[in-house]
Amino acid sequence: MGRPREFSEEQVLDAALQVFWARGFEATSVQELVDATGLSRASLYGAFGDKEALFGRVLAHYGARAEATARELEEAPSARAGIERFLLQSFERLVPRSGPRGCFVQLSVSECQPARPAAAKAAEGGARETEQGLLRALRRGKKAGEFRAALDAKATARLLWIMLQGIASAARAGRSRDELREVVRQAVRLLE
Amino acid sequence: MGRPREFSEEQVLDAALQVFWARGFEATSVQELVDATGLSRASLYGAFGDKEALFGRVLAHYGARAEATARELEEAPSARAGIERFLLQSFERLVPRSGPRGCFVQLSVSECQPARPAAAKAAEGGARETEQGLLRALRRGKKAGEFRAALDAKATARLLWIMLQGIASAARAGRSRDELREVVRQAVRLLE
DNA sequence: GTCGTTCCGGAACGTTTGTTCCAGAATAAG
DNA sequence: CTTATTCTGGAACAAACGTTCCGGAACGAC
Repeated sequence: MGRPREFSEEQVLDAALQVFWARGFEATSVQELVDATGLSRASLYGAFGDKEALFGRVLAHYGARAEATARELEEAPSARAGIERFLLQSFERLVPRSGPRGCFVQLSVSECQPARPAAAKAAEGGARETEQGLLRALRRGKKAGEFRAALDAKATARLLWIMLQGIASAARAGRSRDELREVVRQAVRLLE
Repeated sequence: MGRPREFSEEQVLDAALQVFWARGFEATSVQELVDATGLSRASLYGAFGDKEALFGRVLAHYGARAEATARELEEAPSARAGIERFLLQSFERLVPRSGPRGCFVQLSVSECQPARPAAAKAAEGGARETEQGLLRALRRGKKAGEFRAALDAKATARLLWIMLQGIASAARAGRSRDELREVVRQAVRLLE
């Protein structure tokens, strides 16, 4: 009942993501969000609450995509293939040919860590989960004899995760696709 | 001639660094800078220009410290020892027992990259230089037979640098010292 | 058609922002 | 001492901020 919405929540979140990603939370003004989404101020506030709440929704929206990538880890035929596929997909996500580079969650945590613990908490959870996924895949592969017996699964999972963080940061800083692609190749080699 | 200053530039830059580091450029208000430094608004503007110029000075002030760490690379007796020392000192700088964690330059670039190219440029230069230092040390060590002949110096320098970036990001996100210390240990192992 | 509800565009709110101005205080040079 | 110069504290500025409010418009239920 009542007048129906003229916008799709998902499209609005996508548009808002672009702005927040490019400029950060603090530097983004509500006016920019209005321009990017095409909504009026009243509609934005009515549908999502204030700026910080909208930011939280955008963060979750982005996180869902990242988690989809992580799920590839479980579904591949072999653990090694799953990990390689995950690393490559992460690379494409972090260093796309066009569009904003880096990891939106990493950016948000860096910016909001001390001042806005709410956003930071949500992000940390996602990070832990992805690393746990890597760990499970490594253990699975080790049991199946895909990796050398001496491989320290826990430490390797952490290392790979840290490397992805580094790639994300370097991508944001403007490093070239080719250079970062090389880093991924080296990461894969660590498993041998 | 004229009335002498009642403050030390270095102390002011240190105080401003703490604030900018904790809250980021955009979220830091001039009022907070006034409170943290103890200066009046007029003195701040008179001595450093506007907020962005002060930020640039703070960035340079921090960068000078980071470059001092990188210089350890050249001065050690052996290349391997220099690199290990550099990695350990970087770790202490990125994940101190107390004080703000992470890399201030990384934070600034992440936040300012698309909008304020001036700050970003300066930071990228420093990054390149540090990686070049690592590369020189690796080549030196390779010539001296400290590393295996098959070691790809260029790729390894890049990898180590990316790992430091990852450690910095994880430190900011709240990862524990012990976990990150382990990552450094693994990085050192890569050289074997 | 009528009512109740929801949504839309835009004006308006008070606050906070970065920055500048001004009068007074403090020192070095002549 | 006088003068010129620079620094300091606080008031004052316009602009931009996030948020709220209001009249009108659009739809579902009856």
